Amino acid sequence: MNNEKPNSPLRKKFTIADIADRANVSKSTVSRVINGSTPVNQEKREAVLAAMKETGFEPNFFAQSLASGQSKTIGVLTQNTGSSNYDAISQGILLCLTQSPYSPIFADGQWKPDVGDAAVSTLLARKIDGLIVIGSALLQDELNRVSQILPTVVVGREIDTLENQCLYIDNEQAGYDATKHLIDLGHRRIAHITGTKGHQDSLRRLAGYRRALTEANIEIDEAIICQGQFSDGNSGAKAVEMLIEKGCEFTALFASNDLLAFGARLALYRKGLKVPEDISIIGFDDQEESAFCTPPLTTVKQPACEMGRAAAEVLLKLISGQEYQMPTPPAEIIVRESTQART
Amino acid sequence: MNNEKPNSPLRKKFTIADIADRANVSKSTVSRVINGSTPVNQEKREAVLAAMKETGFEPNFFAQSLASGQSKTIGVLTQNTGSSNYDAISQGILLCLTQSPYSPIFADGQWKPDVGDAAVSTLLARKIDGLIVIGSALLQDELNRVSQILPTVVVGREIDTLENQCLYIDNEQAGYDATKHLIDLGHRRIAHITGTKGHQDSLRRLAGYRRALTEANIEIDEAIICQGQFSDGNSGAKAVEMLIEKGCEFTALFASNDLLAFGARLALYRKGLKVPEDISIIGFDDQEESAFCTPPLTTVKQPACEMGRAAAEVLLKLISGQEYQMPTPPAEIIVRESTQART
DNA sequence: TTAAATCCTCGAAACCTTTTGAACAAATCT
DNA sequence: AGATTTGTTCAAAAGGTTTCGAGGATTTAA
Repeated sequence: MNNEKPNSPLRKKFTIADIADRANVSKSTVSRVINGSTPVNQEKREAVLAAMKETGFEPNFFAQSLASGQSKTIGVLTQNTGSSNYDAISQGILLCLTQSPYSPIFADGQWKPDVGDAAVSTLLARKIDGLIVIGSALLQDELNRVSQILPTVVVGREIDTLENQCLYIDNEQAGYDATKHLIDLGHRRIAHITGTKGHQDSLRRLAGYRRALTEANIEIDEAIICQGQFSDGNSGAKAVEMLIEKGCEFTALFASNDLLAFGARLALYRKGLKVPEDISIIGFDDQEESAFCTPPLTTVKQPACEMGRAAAEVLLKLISGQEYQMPTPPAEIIVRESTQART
Repeated sequence: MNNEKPNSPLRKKFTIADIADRANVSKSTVSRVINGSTPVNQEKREAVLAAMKETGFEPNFFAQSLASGQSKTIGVLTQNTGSSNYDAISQGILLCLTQSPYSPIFADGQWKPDVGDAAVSTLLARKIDGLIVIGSALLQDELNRVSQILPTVVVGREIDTLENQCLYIDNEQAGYDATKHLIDLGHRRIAHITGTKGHQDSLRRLAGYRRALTEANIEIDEAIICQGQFSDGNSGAKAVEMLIEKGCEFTALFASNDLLAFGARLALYRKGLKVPEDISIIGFDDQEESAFCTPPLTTVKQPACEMGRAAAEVLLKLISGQEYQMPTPPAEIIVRESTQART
C-alpha cells in the first residue's frame, strides 16, 4: 500500500486533487478537512485523512498562501548590533513562534533609517502577516505608516503614536533604580557613562540617573557624565580614562550597559583602582558574561528573552484580532559584587 | 472573517494584467520584463517599466513562488544557545542574504535532534530553496537525507559524508595552537576545560591539546582535564574549584571557549590566584567581552561572522549551480594579557 | 537574387495548487 | 410537504510563469 518514498527527492508531489481522487471526494472537501473550516462527514474525513497519510501529502505552501492571502510568516526587523541584549530578544521571538504556525523571516536594519526602510520593503514584499521591530532607527513616520498597513509590534523602543504596540522596560525608572542603589550605598560622586548618543534607552537611563541624584540632593556634575556607545566597550574604557586623567573624583559608576561597564572596569584595572573597594560599578542588561566579571557585576537585568517572547505573543493576538494586554516587563537590579558601601 | 475595506493601504493592488493593459502588451511580456528571462523590445520594455513605476506595481510574491516553484527563501537552522559565537554566524548569514534576493527564515533546533527534525520539517514545508544548518544535534543520517532534497550547507560542524558542504575551522589544529602557545611560554602543567560532552568542537580541541602536549613530551595528566559545558560559564568555575581543591598543580589553563574561561578566571579570582602571574589562561572564540576581561583574555579567534557570510555565499552558488570553493576559515590566536611566560 | 533556414519577439493559453462562495442534494425538523 | 440544516460539488478566483507556435526580420544557401 504504502509504496511511496515520502522522503525521496524524486517523490511525486501529490496535490489535493490526488487526495480527492483517492478518497472519492472533491478537492473542496479535502481542503476543508485540512483547514477544519467547515464540518465534514466523519467517513469522508477519515477517507481523506487516510489518503493523506498514505501519500505523505503536504499541502503546497505557495498555493495556500496565494489562495488565502496569508503567508503565516512574520517579519522581524533586527539591528545588526551583535549586542547580546538584542540577540536575546530575537531568541525569545523565535521561541514563541516555534510553537505557532508562524515562522519568522529576518531582515536587518543596521541601525540606519534607510537600510531599515529597505528591509521593511523586502519584508512587505514577502507579504508577511505581521511585523516585529526590534529597536531600530526607523523614523517614527515610517513606523506609523507600516503599522497602518499590518499588525506591528515594537520591542525595546517606545513610539508615542503607537500606544499599546510597544514593549519596553521603564528605562528611566531603571536608570533611577541603578543610581539609587549606589546612593543608598553611600556614594555621592557617581559618574555615568551614557549609551549611544541620541538613543532612547541611553537618554532615559540618563534621565533616571539625574532624577535620582536630584532627589537625593546631590549636585549633578556634568563633568562626570561621559558619552559612551552601546556597542563599543572601548568607549567605556575611554570614558574612565578621561575621567581619571582630568582628575574627576568619583566613587561609583553607572554604565548604561554591561559592555560599557566591562570597558570601564578594565580601565580602572589599568589605573590600579579596585572594584568595588575604590570604585563601585553598576551596569545594565545583565548579559551572561556579567556574572563572571571579576568581581561579578552588579547590573540591571532586562528580561530580554521574555520580552521577545511577549512581543511575539502580542503580535499573534493582534493578527488574530484577539484582545491582548501589553505587558510591562520588569527591570530588576541584580546585586553582585561590583558595588559596595562607600568606605 | 469579514472582508470589509481593510484599513490597509488604500492603494488598489495592481496585477501584471493591469500593467499589460497600460503598456499595451501581453501578460507574458510584462513577466519577461520583470524577470529578464527573454529579451524584450526596447520600446515595449520601457512602456512596461513606465506602467510599473506609474502604478507602483509589485509582483505578488505568492503567485511568483507558486508559478516558478521557487520561494527565494533560505532556511536557517539555529541552535538556541545564546552563544555569542553562533549568534555571530547568524549575523553573517543575514548580512550576506541582505544583498541577495533571498531572505532567511529561521527555525530553532535547541540542540535536540527531535526538535531539529521538526524545525527542518517546518522549513521544508515552506519550500525553502536552500538550508543552512548551524552546528546542530541533527543526526548525520537526517542531514544526509535533507541535503539530498535541497542545497544544504553546514556551518560549524563537519559531516564526513557531506564533503564540500561543511564550513568549519580546524578545531584540532586550533586546540593544538592554543596549547602550543602555552607550552611555548614555558608551561608544562596545562589544565584543560573541555566543552560540552560529546560536542565535536570540544572533542577536537581536546585532541589538539593532547597532540601538542605529546609532541612536547609532556605527560598528559587526565586529572587536569575537566569536563565543561560550552553554554555554562559556571561549569568552568566549578572545574577550576575542583582542580584546586583536589590539589592539582597547574600553571596554565586552556578553556574550550571564552565563557568557560570567564568562569575559570572568576574561580581563580575567588581563590586568590592571579592571572597571568600565577595562572595563564587562554580561551576560544574571541567573543567581544573577552577584550575587556581583567586582564584581557588571550584566545583563539574564530571568524564566526565571516563564516556565516561565507556559508550563505556558498549556498547561493549551490542553488544557482555555480562553481564554488568552500573556504577554510582561519583560526587565529589573539594574544592579550591573560597569558605570560612561566615565571 | 531568391528561396529556405534561422532567429527574435511576443501573444495565447495552459499551468502552478489551494481556497471559497454559490448552488445543490440529502437528511432532519415542523 | 415545506422549511431548515448539513455536507458536498463545481467553478471561479488568486496572480504570476512558461511552453508553444506564429509572424516578421535576418541570415544562409543555392
